[in-house]
Amino acid sequence: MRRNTAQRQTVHRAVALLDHPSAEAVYRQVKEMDPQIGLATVYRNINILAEEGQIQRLIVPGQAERYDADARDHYHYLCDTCGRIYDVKMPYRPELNEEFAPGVGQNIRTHTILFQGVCKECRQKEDEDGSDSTL
Amino acid sequence: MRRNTAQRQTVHRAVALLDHPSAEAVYRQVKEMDPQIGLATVYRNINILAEEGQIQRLIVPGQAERYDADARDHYHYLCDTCGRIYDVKMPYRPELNEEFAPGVGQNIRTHTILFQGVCKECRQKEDEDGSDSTL
DNA sequence: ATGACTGCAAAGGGTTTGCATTGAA
DNA sequence: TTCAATGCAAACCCTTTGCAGTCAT
Repeated sequence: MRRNTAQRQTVHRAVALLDHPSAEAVYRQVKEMDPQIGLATVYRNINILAEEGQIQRLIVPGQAERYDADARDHYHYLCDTCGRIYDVKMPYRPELNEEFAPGVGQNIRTHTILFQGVCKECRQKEDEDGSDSTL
Repeated sequence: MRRNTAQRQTVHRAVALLDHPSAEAVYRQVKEMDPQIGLATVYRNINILAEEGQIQRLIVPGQAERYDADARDHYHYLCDTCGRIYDVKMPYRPELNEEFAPGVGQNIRTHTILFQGVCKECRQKEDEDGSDSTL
């Protein structure tokens, strides 16, 4: 029987409070809410919450795993420059699963899409840096 | 100036020979072709080949990175049970990039799709195990 | 002769695990 | 009372790095 401890609730709230945080970021947030809490507890609870489908685990190239308090299926965008993750408004397309399943006779439970590029904010910074460049 | 060493060629051939191998698997294969080679050399060359676009790096949940000698854009399917990665025949859809870009004003360089489920082979094994179950 | 590359071993980042203890049911 | 959960430290896995030596150009 699972125990729904104060720590677990705190971890869940911390994930919801932050924007696609890493475990480390969750830990920092959680520490402010409950300085007693340990890193292992954060990891353990993140894993339990993900397993229960209450949060979503995102894996991104070259970085620690990130978490998303919005557990509904949706797509993500990763900025190649700042590493930030954005939610993509494009609606989830369950039909993509059927579209490829028949051919291979495979069973598809889900799919994820990760878009990548340089986000608006980073491109603006680049522009500024460009015009400011008075070598 | 890059040197295109024997080791680099061996690593490239090993990746091509195997089916979405991990670095560890590449290392084992490479060892058979050239027992002298070191693990760090495999990692360094994998990174160089990926950087040059000659192979593709795949990241999958809960596993080491995998590599694909087919560097062309295509989608992948990960079996939740055996962890094997399959190429998906569904053609790449560059239009997905435009489809979401206008709304957010984001710049999209590329996207990846990872399908997940239990592969045909694993489902057959499950069936066999099921019918054999004579508790 | 140069400097990119190598092999080795050690270090690094991120995550999990063992253990004695605590606390929710 | 019980056993899931905690906090801590150590262990773990995967990957990168420092270094002295090597080899292609």
